[in-house]
Amino acid sequence: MDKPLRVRFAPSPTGALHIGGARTALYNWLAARGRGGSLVLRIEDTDRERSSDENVTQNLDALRWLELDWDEGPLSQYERAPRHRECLDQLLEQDKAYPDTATADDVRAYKEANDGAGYRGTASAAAGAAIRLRVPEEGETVVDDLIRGEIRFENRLQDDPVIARSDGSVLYNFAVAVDDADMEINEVIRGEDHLSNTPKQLLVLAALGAQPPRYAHLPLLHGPDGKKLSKRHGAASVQELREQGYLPAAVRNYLALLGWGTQDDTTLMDTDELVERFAIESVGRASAVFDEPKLRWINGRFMRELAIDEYERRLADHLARVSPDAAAAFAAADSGQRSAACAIVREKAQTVVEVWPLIAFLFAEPEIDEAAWKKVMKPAVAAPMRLARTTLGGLREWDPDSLERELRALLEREELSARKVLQPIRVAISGSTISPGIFESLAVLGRERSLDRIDAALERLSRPDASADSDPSQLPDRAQD
RNA sequence: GGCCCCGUGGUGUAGUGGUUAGCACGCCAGGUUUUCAACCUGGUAGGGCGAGUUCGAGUCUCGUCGGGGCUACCA
Repeated sequence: MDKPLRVRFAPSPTGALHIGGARTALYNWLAARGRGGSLVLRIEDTDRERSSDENVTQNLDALRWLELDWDEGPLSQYERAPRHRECLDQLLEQDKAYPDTATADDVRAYKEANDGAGYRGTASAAAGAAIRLRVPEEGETVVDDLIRGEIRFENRLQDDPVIARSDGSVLYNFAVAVDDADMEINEVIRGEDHLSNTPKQLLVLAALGAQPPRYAHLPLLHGPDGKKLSKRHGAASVQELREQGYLPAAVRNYLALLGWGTQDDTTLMDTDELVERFAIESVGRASAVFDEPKLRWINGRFMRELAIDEYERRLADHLARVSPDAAAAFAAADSGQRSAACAIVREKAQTVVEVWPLIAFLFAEPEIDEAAWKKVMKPAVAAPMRLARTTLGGLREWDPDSLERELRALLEREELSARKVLQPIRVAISGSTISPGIFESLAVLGRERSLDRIDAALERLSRPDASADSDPSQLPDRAQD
């Protein structure tokens, strides 16, 4: 029936890719992929003051990280200036647009004097005139929105919009209309903040004699305080999401759910399912609040389902970005060690950032968390720990099952509580009260290193000043930043 | 101020005139447990308000209140 779908994502490179922008990109991408359409990437860089190549690069990187690809572009809107100029001249010739020198104050004064009616200027030959589009006096411009239905704007109240600056460069609302028409975009999916721009673009399209696309205005994203999402709310850009250890697939899943949902309440969806089920018509109308705890939960679910090699790759990538030392320590270990470590934390970490602190002790000597030591290494644990040391020292097989079997047998024999014995071992080998499962941890650490660390702990425990351990830097609380 | 959009628990949503208003996150409690998580079970909490239409309204209409967007020779 219809022509093949052509949508576009048109970020303005005046900053990093915002989460709201990322969702817009995702919805366009889902629409294109789900309906056999194509996605055009267009960079809206006509504002030369605020646009920068760095931002273009960063936006593109963000899209790539999110694994959202495009079929055409990136196209620079600025580079299409000659074409825009051509269309502008056409409208000027047809008297559908005119040069005008009115300032913002003039427009305001006009409206006040005319009962709020839209500003109408008169063609001026003066130098320094901007170009305005003539808006019809009668009738209304109707936006037929796929999400909101028909939205009507009275032409009478609409100002003749400036479509080109006095230096001849065109403005956003003009460039967008021309580009959408030229690129044969037939569905514009964008944020609701553009809703009131739409009649202006529709008017330009009409003046040009072009057929307008259909529109879908997405509800805006807000922070927990109901205000527009910003850095104050934690992560505001895709870049920050990446730095905080979120997985692209999880971000896509979460973002898809911000403003859209399935009838059967499915929450966790892989990308194929998202593509298959997404429908722009079923996007909601109310603005949504970006809720990071839920993203964390979704991310945790994706983390647990990640294949080990992928898990390893994500971790290595993250370490490379934040800590050369950690990255080196991780890379230096043999591959079996790396994947074994990933395997034992996989069920625990919710974000990539949380992984390394839990397994670093498997790759380097741990720093002893003094608070943990004081809490667990009471004099009374020395005896049971020695028994455990003996048991471990005599083990023939050093694997999780054997370790658990023998250690539990010991506990039963000596009528010791698991907590009394296992927790000190944990602190001894990891330096912390928090770690992956103790049997798995011992297994991955290896016999030699495990026993060495337990011996070292036993030794320290036996020193008279062990619990005091006159360390001058005794800040009692966590210093883990 | 003007124009426009929106309004189901703290958050995201389902529902399309008749339901005990469902699901998920969060939170609380319990369970499991070698720590932290995870996991399992249960619980908490909701249609802004007021009219109208109707036998019956979260669902339709109007008003009102509240939130948001736009209101640049920005995008």
